[in-house]
Amino acid sequence: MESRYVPQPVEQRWGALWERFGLYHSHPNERPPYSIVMPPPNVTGVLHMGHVLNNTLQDILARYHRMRGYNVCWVPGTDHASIATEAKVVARLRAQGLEKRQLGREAFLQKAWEWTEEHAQIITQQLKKLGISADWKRYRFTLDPPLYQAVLKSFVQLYEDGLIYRGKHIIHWDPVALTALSDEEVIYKERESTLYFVRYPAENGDPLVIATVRPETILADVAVAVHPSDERYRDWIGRRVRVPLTERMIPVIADADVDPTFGTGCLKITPAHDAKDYEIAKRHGLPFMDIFTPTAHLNELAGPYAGLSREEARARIVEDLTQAGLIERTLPYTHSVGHSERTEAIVEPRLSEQWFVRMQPLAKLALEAVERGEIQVIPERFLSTYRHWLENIKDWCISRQLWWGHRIPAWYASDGKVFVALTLQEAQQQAQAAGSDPTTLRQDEDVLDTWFSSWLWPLSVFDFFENPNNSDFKYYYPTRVLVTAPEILFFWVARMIMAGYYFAGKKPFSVVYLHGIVRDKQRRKMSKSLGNSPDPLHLIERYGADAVRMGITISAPAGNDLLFDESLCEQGKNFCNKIWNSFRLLRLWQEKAEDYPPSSFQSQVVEWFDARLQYLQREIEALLESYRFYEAMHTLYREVWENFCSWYLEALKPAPPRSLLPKVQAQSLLILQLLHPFMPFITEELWHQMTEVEEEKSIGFQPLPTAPPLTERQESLISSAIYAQTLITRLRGLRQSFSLSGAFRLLVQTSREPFLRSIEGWLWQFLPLAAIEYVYETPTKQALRVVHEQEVFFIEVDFAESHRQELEEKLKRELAHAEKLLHEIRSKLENPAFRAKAAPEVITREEKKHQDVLTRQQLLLEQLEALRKL
RNA sequence: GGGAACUUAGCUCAGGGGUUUAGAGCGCCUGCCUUACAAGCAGGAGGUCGGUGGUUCGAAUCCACCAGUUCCCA
Repeated sequence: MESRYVPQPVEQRWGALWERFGLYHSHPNERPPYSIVMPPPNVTGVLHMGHVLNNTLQDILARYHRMRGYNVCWVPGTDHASIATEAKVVARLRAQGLEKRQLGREAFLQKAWEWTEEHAQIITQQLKKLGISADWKRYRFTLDPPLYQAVLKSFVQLYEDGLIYRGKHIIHWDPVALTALSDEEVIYKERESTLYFVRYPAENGDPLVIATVRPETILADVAVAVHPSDERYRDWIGRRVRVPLTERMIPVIADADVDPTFGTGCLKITPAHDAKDYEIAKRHGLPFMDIFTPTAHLNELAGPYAGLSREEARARIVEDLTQAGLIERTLPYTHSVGHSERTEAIVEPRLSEQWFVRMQPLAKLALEAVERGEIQVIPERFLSTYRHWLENIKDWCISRQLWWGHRIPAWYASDGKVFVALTLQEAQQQAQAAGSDPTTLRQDEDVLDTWFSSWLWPLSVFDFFENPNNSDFKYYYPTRVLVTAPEILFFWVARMIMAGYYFAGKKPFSVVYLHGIVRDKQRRKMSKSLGNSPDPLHLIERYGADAVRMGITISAPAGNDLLFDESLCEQGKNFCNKIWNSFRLLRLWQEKAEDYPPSSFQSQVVEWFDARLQYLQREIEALLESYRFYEAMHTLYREVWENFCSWYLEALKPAPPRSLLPKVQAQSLLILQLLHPFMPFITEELWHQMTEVEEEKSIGFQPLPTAPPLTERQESLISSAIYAQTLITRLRGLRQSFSLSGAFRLLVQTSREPFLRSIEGWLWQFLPLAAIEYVYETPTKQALRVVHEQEVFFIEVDFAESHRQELEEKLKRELAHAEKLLHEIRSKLENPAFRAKAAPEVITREEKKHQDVLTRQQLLLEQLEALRKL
């Protein structure tokens, strides 16, 4: 064995073998299922650290439950990411001098498929390098024919059930991608802007002053509104004002929706370009005037300003208003502005005809499921935002003016009627029946929002829409747990819950586990666009997959964001090396094992370590059952490094006898098993080296039963080992601070000699002892001394005055601590309320503590006294 | 404007009503290439757990307010 762990060949070998043997392919059988659907990464690009975290956590669950006897099925896949991918493909074409519209729909889709294949390949490769145990034979892509069909079927069903409708609303318009967006795809950002106070000339008398941040929309004004109870403007209601820079006269109306505290209390109404104005205009029967083109340039209704962009128009209009003396004043003003999540363009509210999903009935399902506790959300605090969103939900705009995606199954006849059906043929039949001309049908040009396919994912990967009674669906659904980031709680998680209940009548998963967002050191979210995420493949090459997995797991407490730093991978790499070398030592022991009777200390530590492992096994089980990945990884790390390597293996040195080796080997195999979900490659490799079983076997399938609770004897083995270890550490520290070396005699003053004798083995093994002697009085010779719990330990040595003082200082510090503690305990014990109200076991514990600290205080005083006399 | 969280060692973070000096990793200091591992070993320094008040026999831990930071939603 190499003296350093080299991960690359090990990972390559086992990665290939796991795939060749199809180890992680699952079929329904008689064992209990444990299914997970992978949140499908977008095919827009390559994976970043967020995916590494997400998939590592899922893999830990998958591998752990496999060892626990479940039939684990983890379905991987990728998402077509309609708008994001289309934007990428358009950009790539543009770089080649090609325009989407010139190319035409079919040719464009061909390019998008090429893009997809390229990226899906990379993503799959990356996930495999990470060592995840997904069922690759079940890999799905959201545009694959069965999943495409699922989207169409669900659309038709919702339409027939009256939950999908086509309607004219103010929607968020992305003027770069040229499509509608849902509320969730709009990101609000604070922007420094200017509030303009504009004079609207009145028919007679003074002008009316109106504050606006968007003077360019003045041209689309159809009214001015004031609050009905606003005294300042009571007389204005019903009068008319002139739209500045035009000859149009518009009415002043009263509406309770106007905020009288904003600006001057007068609101200009541009119904085609603002959602609130739209509602007010509808109430008052006002006309709509749209002055923008789809690219957010001004159209012919803007007269001389036609052809200008929003920004140019604003500048020109402000200039013209100023020249006309119509600007009363301006104010710097910060407000939040909606940006497109994918293109970052400033979103334009636009009156437009789109397809919507009626959300209230669906939201009710999703809310009730969680309130009933049928679906558990971890960490729980996300429930309140979940609830808040569902209680204030608006209808979901699902149509997108794009080509890449599921095309809306709606056909329009020449008479304007719309027919929703799975196929053209069915639509024609409907048209026939409705008296429309079936030959004139033309399909809706638009595609559906990506999330309209994603929300079906747990259903569609098991072919629910093809055949709701298929055996996979019946066995694997509902899935066990969904592991994802809180940022898509609304986009995706809540909608999957709706879809699960609506279409299948059952929840899609029992648990939602939300992990943190991976950020860089400056707390910025890691993203492709910022380019601040290290390439996972580079990290894996440099540190090894197990190291990267460990690094990310150990920095990810539940639901909290984590600042990623490569030093975490370094820590993982060091840990792998530590594990590797500990097994190298075991190997060495096996190779030159000798037959001799084990010492009583050797037998003792073997039993002690059994107890530790049993405890560890129970702890890991409890931690993983409650999704505490970070704690589980951390516990393993410390147990392996400290107890296994630093104490246990050191205790067995120079080498245990042959008769103990099978036991030691069994213990180390258990360690590998417990580590395996977190670090699959190194554990597989070492397991095979130790057991020499065939390649087809995997540690990942070795049963890991629940360990029994610890016996009293085991508990006491553990606590006396801790006593011995802390004592050894203190004695080593004392010797080092006094620069002592070489063997020494240890004198022990104790009232519990049998206990001390029971741990003597530890002392002999870990300290260079010449002798251990029990004394019943403080030695009169010069000696270093340590008061440890109820005992005093002496190391006889001549020392200088400065050393005497140093020792005295040490003891005084300890005495001060003891006295402070004593004071605290006493004030408790002397408080009658404490005795009356505290739990009996707490009182007992405090009394014991009091006794112990009292003893220690006395011992410290004695030692200080003795030291003074020297 | 509405909601959620965070503030513990130099840095990044665990923990979470009583556990005999509050933990980890990294960093720092001291001594070691001791035959598994220098990607290592052995030791050490470093914290009145953001502030104020309250609940409680008892608060770093629960509650309120304040200050600072972050995220989500409109």
